[in-house]
Amino acid sequence: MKANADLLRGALEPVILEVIADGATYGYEIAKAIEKASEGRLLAQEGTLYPALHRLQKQGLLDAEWAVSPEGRQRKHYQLTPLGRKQRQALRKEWTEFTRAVNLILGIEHVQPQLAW
Amino acid sequence: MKANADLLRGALEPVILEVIADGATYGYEIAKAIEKASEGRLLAQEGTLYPALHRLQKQGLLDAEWAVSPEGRQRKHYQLTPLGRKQRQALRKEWTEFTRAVNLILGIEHVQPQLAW
DNA sequence: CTATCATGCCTAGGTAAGCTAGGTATCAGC
DNA sequence: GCTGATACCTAGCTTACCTAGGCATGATAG
Repeated sequence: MKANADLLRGALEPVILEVIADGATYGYEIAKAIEKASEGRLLAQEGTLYPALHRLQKQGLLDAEWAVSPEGRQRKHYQLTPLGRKQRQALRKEWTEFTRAVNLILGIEHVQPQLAW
Repeated sequence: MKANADLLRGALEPVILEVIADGATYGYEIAKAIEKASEGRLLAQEGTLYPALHRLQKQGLLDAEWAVSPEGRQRKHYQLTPLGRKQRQALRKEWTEFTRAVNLILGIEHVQPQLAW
């Protein structure tokens, strides 16, 4: 998975915003959600994910709130701010356009994004 | 184009190998080829491109050779080594699989790469 | 003749971000 | 008691894009 590090840089933030929009709320769950939603192909290391969440919060894209799980564990729950929802759309668009440009060069056909939200 | 910096990181090397395979040989031409092949959407800054070419050469993916243009200018011509050709295919594959994984999360349909080479 | 622009190469330093490798703590199950 | 899963965190390493400069020549406009 190491070779994916450079690739991940452009994709991590849209991916995080997406899984949170889809219902994942706290760090550990977000990591699992990314793994599951990508069918095991994407792995956000803790040392990557937690700083990224703090970054997004600092940028005003996420709100955070501590809560206790039924088992008594501390969890920090995140949710999208209005700005975060806007940014989610913006990053989706940027991702789509960028990959289209690269696919153009690589000679790979591109698809339209599904309007699935 | 600044926002693309993180995205570019995972894509620059496959893109460079691709345009060289498609006939671009020296730095300035490679830069223009990337711009043209992406229909103006991708821009590899000189401060990004030249170090990348040196990196690829150091990795044994490119061979370089100085030559003089018809106008008398010095040009450094690059070509893929056998290893570079292998890596081109490997990076194409990696790019395709990675974007597939991200698209899975973002809910974007993916396509099969065309066998266009 | 002389600017200016395109061509053509280069790199030092700033910055950002993923990863490694650690740390801390609780709960469940054996 | 021990191990593994859960749950959070960060310091430091490393890599690589970008900014902003540098140098040089040829072509073109004025």
